Amino acid sequence: MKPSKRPYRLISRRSCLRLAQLYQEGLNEGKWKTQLGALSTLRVSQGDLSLALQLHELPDEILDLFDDLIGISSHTVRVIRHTVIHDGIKTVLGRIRQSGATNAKHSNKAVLKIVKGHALNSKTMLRWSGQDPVKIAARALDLPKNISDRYHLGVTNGEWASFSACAKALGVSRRNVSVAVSIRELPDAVRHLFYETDLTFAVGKRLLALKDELGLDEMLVRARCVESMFDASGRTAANILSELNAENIRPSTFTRVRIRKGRGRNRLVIECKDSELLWRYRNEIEKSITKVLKKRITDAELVQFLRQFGSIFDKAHLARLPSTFAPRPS
DNA sequence: AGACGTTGAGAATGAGGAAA
DNA sequence: TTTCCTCATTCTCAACGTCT
Repeated sequence: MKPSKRPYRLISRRSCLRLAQLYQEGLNEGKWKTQLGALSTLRVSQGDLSLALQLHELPDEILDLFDDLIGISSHTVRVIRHTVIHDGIKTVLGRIRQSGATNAKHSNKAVLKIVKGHALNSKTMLRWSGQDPVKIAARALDLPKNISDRYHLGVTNGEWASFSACAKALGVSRRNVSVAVSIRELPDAVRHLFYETDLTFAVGKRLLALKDELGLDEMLVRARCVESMFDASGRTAANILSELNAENIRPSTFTRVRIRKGRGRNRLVIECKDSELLWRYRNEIEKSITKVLKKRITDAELVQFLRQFGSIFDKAHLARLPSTFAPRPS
């Protein structure tokens, strides 16, 4: 450990390391022979001095986590000792290894979280995100997922141990960090209904409100019945939200849907009872119609293209084209 | 005497709800 | 989005009891 260059006044007189040093010096110089004899000089309670002297008994794997050994207080030693006694040293060391915390130095608070197993959550969330830490750190902090990943990365790296500290460091509002983490913790079945870029704060907040209102189980039941953005192109976040919200139409309104010709060659008219509802799905409907048209146009254009440039290419090569590309008999 | 555990008061800090 | 407020948690400091 490198010696501290801080002014003495910035070193808490509760510092276990400092207390242990002073106590040992006093012992060596014959100033006192017992802990009680040192209390008035060191200005600490007997309990704190006792804990301070136990600092060196903590395993190196734990001590190595601290960014600043001088900052370790009796409270910190006490919590660690209590956790080790309660959960077992094997469990605690296992948590440290699993959290991946050994690669970095951490604040007192962060170490307590790691020792108590609270930091494992961040490690898990980070693994689930499946992203390279370098990429996470480089991404713009716009989408909830990006902010959540960055938060968990910071917790794992020991950069911060709270939403507030993370928010301050990243220049993001504290509330956004907290909401982003909550959104990221929504079940996959719900999150995966949306393209990543469509799961914005606005959408995520409505999902969180829905989860509070319905409960997780009901939300999952509904999510299973909803088509995702991947299932059908053109679906909007608003469509999915309204379906999760069970703003369904009555079967009777749905029975009569007709498409007929409008005025001129360029118009089709869709008739139904609840046009407002169908209007919300215009994006999905348009995409579906475009898909149908595109298939026909692509076939025709490709055939024309092949005919036009057929002489340039080897005719045998053209003959090997799949039959689907063959012009339909007219 | 010393180690260890428990409890409690009060300050500091963090999180989340509500309103502007 | 920001600010204010409340509640919960963490931390410091102190006191006390039990056991060896």
